[in-house]
Amino acid sequence: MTGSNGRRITIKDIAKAAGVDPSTVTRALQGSSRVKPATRDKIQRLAADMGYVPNMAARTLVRSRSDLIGVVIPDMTNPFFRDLGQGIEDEAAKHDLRVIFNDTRGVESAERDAVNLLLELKIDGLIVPMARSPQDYYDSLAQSLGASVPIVHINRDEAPHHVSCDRVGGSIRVMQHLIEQGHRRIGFVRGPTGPGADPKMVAYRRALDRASIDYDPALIFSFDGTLASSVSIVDQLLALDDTATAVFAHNDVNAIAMIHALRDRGLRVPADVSIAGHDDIRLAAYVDPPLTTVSWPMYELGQQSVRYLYSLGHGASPEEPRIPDPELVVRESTGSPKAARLAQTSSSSA
Amino acid sequence: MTGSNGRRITIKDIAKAAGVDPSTVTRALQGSSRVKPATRDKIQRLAADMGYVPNMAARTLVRSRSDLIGVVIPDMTNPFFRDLGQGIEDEAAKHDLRVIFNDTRGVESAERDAVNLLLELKIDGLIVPMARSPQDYYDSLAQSLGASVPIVHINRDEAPHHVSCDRVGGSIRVMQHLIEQGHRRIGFVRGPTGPGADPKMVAYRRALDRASIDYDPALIFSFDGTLASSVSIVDQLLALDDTATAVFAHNDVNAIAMIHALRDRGLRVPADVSIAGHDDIRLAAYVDPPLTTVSWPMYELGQQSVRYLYSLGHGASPEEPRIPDPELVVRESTGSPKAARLAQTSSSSA
DNA sequence: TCGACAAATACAAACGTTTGTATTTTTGCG
DNA sequence: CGCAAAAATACAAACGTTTGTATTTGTCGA
Repeated sequence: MTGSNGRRITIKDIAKAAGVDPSTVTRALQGSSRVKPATRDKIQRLAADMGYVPNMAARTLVRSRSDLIGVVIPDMTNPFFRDLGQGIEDEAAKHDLRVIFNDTRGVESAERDAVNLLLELKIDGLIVPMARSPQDYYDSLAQSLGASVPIVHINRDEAPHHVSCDRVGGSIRVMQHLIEQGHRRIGFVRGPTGPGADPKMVAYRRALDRASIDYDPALIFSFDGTLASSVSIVDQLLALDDTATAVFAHNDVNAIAMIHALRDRGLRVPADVSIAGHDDIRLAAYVDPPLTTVSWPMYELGQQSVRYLYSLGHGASPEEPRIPDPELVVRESTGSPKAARLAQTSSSSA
Repeated sequence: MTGSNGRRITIKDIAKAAGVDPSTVTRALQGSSRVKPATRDKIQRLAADMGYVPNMAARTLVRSRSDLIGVVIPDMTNPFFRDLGQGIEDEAAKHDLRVIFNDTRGVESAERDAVNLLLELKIDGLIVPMARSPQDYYDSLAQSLGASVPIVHINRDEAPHHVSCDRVGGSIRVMQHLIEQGHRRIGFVRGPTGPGADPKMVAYRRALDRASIDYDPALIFSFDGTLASSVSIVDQLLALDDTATAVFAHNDVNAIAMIHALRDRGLRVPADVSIAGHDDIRLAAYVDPPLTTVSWPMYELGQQSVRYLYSLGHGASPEEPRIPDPELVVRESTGSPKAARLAQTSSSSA
């Protein structure tokens, strides 16, 4: 039984009901030691009974901070970002910060809209994982914002404040793994690239170099994010004269769709073609064949970005965060090309 | 080159720079016809140059609404909710509303935290798809909130305001499909159930009834959301004396993991066991075999929920929303059990 | 040139909270 | 019992916008 007419309960209502000044109510609700325990309890009970919901707008206005941090995520539905979000939330909770996520669906204009909304909400800090917009945009933002809203990027080394993991090492390990298995013709699927060099591409070429394998542009394919494009990549692949015996896919979803398309066309993985993914999504271990892939320390990246933000907001100079390395997860979607040739022989002789 | 010292630019700063009153600035920024076009342009240019970011806290405070709607989502990473979110955003944009999503990760307490945060932000309305918390909670919330923050549930018929689709029909069609193929022993995988009857379970039993097939509790399994549990379900299934020839899985992810486990144990899908999923996630068409599943009209549910919310907030009595029916999508993970027996025979004779 | 009326702008209060300071009440001690 | 110090509470200003009303400026026709 609370005040159920239009207006919402305010601190003043509670003050009136308790016969005290609004300032006392505020302090009681904050648990300040300046108010007598008995009064505090009475007020807190009253607030609960009356269904008081703090007006964050008023609070934010006067304190000029919101205890809110904003996160701009390119694609919420990408399981890849799940652990990131969890890491952010867990660490934020430790600092009494609350988190607002915004999905941009990888659209640059949506990214800016989201950033604007968050800034209008007067967030205390902004975390931007794998931004689409160019760094210039964020730079000018940071400049006009002054130091009031620190911005921490994830995996964008050129940003003034960033938390990053090794984006090349994991992919190099994938390539090395494939090369060790004996593959020489390895395809590479490029994703929709943001600004800057694609670290996977860097890794691809570096690994090839180290193994003294010639780079062949014919083996580079483009994934546009739709699963249909994965299928067409497979068709392009199979149309090649001297095709690849292994492919480093852009991510796990891309890899899964490619495996499907390959099978559809009568090829086996890894017997005929090895496929490696990236991201180590939850399903990766539960598809056929289970995916060889790379897992990134997303949870830690999330955690550290909040820590970094926090120290930035408190004038402390943040220590360089220590982020674990990406890991190569070898499962069954990759194998030796010898197996492929053997299998081919046996199947053709049958 | 904007004001790059700590304080952020306010309307007053712009007013001073333009030599006008703050109220004129507000009106100019709103594009009000009460201000002379020349002044308006000057002010708008000035605002842009100075890097003005509106203070939503102040704005919300005085207008006592935020043009923000909140959405509490059980699991952002579930692709199932992607279209929902898109539908909500698209429709919200039409009404000049902005959307804040909050992921609860299916945790009831997180759901309440999220709702609290949103209410403190003074959202103009709340959309709750597939809530975990009991309706009592939302009822008491609605009561203490008065009419100020309308709450629209998605797929919760017992809620005072809700937008729902048929949650039984699609599953019935799956079951009918399996039965038509000749299956008599059909397994069912129950998910982590919220409050109320599980509509899939209802569909399962009803379809069995209609086909005069006896209900056998031994064919009911429980999926806890982890993929590992999908594997153990398969083991339970295979341990049965008179096992199922088809299984209606809780969702596509569960189905994919089960297919993997079945193959791992030497069985083929659908030759030995048919598996049907639910949700029609993006990957469903791109795994092996492509999944027979049910797709729900998530986008429309999102759209309609915003429309409903909007009319609620404007005193209009919302018309009953028209939501399309769920669709059965037949792909290749289901087939006739005869094929299974044939395959078995041929393989045993080989 | 002077009203009258419209257009453009200025004024001022309000939103709900927080917080520094002032005031009142209580406590403890000589 | 009185007084100082401490504890508890009240007062008042401020945060940045919005918006109804008042005031100033400009325009037009007689």
